[in-house]
Amino acid sequence: MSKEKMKGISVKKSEDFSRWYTELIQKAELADIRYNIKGLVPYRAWASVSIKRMYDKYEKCLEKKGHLPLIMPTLIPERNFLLEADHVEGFSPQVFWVTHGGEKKLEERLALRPTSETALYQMYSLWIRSYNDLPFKRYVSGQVFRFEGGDTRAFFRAREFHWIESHDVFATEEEARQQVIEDMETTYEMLQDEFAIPIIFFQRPEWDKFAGAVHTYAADALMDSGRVLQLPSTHLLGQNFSKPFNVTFMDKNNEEKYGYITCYGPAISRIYGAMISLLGDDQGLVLPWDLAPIQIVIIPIYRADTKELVLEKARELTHLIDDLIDNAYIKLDDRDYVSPGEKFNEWELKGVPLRIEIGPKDIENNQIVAVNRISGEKIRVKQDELNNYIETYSENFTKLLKEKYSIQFESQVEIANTVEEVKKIIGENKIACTGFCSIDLDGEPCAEIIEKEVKAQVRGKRADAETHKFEKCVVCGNPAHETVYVARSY
RNA sequence: GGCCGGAUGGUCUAGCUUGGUAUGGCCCCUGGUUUGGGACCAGGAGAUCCCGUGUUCAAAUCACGGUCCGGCCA
Repeated sequence: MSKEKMKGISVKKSEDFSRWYTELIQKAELADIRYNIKGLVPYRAWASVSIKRMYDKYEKCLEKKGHLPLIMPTLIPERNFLLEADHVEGFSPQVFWVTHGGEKKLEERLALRPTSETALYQMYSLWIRSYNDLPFKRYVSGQVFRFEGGDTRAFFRAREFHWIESHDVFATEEEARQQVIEDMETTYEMLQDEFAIPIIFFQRPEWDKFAGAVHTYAADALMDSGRVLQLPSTHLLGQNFSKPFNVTFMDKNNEEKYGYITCYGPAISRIYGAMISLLGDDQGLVLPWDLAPIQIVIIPIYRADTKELVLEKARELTHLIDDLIDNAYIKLDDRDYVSPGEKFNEWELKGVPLRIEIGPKDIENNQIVAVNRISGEKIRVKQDELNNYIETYSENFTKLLKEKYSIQFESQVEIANTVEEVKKIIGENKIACTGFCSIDLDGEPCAEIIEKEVKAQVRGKRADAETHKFEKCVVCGNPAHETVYVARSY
């Protein structure tokens, strides 16, 4: 094997992650960054199939929990946009504006939606009339546009990205709070159980919440580098939007009330980026069983004199598996102009979970060779045990992947009592747990000091139960009202 | 915002100082031989050398302006 001829990834993931990621995207044909608008990226077939499956799983999960789909316009008139002050302030710098129709300048600028609150809620105001319409739970799947400055990177940070946003209206604040908890559960079900990404939820500090929200709860993925990556967030909007958009309902006493709103925004494209970064290895892509475009690839191995025999047997095998197994797409790679070695490498690069090899020796012994994408282990399986083998393999594959990458949150965390200790812990690629004066706006100066001294962010306080308690704020020394986590993020 | 680099077939790249027919690998295509971990031989295709202006008999190369990309600093 000569290095120069490698079609595979030429660097180790552990040695140069950034280059590894770029090569993975190019060589596994996931996306093409040559599109000539910065930050807008065509996703190629191999990634698009997985992303569609992720959407599918997510949408089914949301529907099971009482959400119905909507399809909404991509453009939002500027005047809708101006209705909620914090929201405007937060999003204005990031909006792409449509200013012309043909050569004619528009009377009013139209925003390419950066998120859909201001498009949806004026309609909600018309659709919701009484308490009988509540709870009102809807979701929109589609893309949004945000004019991000600085670096863009395929899947992770783009100026157009693909997501689902659900927007729910309730009669009481308590129900809205319950919805936020449901959204967090949904995130665990999807990201951890289906996509094998370990996460933890934080309540974000006031200075870091969604523009217009009362509270923001955001999932941080725990990457093996010790850094965290922000993934889906769910927001308690309270009545911040229902008032300006007049989302009201008649209650049982014939009184008009403002609804309590929540919104939840899993960015599927970003989750895909996190997933392939986390699960991939030096060979290339590794995908959960259900998300791989092809689950099983069959590679015939022959010489000139055995070609017909092997190919016939391989075709037979392909049909057999196709008939017996219903949770898998199977491909027979019968290209005769590519050597087996190259096929092995190619399908590993593309992350096909199970490879089956069949050659003359196997036919003689009534067996096949099965190769595990996670471990690389090769084992021989008798033909009459094949059905069982594949069934077990497919059931265990994602589970094994999850176990391999599961990171116990507590094992990543160390306690810090001084800023120096925070610095040391971050330097060791861990997450620091420490006392903090406040996660309201009055705590922001302390967070800025952390950011500057440690070059890491106060991610917030745990959304679930907290067991650690501190006397003093690690920065200012005032009484610690909160226990927060400090981490470096991507 | 400041400073510094860079831009050449699909991709990576040589050439630029000292102006004169643009180099090579990979990918791709054709024919043949191959096939249990990245095969080989022969042939082929593919480039407004980022854009504009200037200097010149002659510009990828020199000068000036612009665009885009990357890096470092604030």
